[in-house]
Amino acid sequence: MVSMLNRYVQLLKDHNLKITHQRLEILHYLNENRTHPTVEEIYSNLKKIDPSLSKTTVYNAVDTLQKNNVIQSLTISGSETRYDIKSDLHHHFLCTNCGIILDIDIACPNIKKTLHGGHKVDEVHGYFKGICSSCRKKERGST
Amino acid sequence: MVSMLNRYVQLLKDHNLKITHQRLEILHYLNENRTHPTVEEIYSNLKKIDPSLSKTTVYNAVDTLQKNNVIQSLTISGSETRYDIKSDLHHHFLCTNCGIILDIDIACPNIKKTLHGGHKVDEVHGYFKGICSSCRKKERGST
DNA sequence: GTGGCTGCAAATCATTTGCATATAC
DNA sequence: GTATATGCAAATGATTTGCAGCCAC
Repeated sequence: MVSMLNRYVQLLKDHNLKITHQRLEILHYLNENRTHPTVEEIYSNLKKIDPSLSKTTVYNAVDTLQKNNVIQSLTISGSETRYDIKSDLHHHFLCTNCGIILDIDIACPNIKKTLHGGHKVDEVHGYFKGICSSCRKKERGST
Repeated sequence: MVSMLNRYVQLLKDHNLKITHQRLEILHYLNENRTHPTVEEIYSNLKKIDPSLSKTTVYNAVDTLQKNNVIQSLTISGSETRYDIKSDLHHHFLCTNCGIILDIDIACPNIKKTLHGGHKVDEVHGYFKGICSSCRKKERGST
């Protein structure tokens, strides 16, 4: 637990960011909850253990963390931005039945840093949508 | 022009959708403007030629058209949903400098209809973000 | 004729902004 | 001590909802 805390402190220091309780809480929450939560979810859960937390602070913090590549954002489900502590390249799958978002590790050898046409690529987001294996099993069972 | 109109009429008939002026106007607009417009853009432009058009109708129409796979939606730029008449597989590139969204044709041989883990894939969205060639040229010129 | 579609106004939801206070360094 | 972060309330912007009238079939 303390070692975890030290990891987050180091992570912030590495990016020249100030160490605040709120940022540490958010990093800890994202690390423990790999469910790609929204700001609302992060806020309402952390509010329980830190009643003075403001939603604005959550917005500010995730924005800063994202700009510094400590966390990444997802817009797979449209209406809300979601956050993910993993910053290395991976993709996401949204189950259109139950709404779960899963990490997908697929490499695409055709993706280059410079696309045909000379466009320089900084970020790649792969969003897959369909029915997750768990929902498929349930469908089979009930029909 | 008339043949175009017939194409849209047929497209709607194929999906058992009622033929309304508004839907035809929106399909025509999306076909002529491959800029991945927002609802606001579609609305404000069509309002010029059809002053009685309502923004709610644009929301309703794009929603219906999308659910019937006549058009597709994009959430690459975060805050707003954008629409694209092309429904065949292609991906998108967002220039984080000028905001333009370009169509990208890249195939990834590793993408399967069923992912590792048994998740069934219905849609694949590839979003690339970076600097487009046009902006890169300008950067070089000015520095 | 009737069920789905349109258009308007009001409501909702995610996010942003302005600003005073608090805190990290 | 100072620049930056936090927290509150109000504002904004995209989208949804409720409902009456209209139109395609």
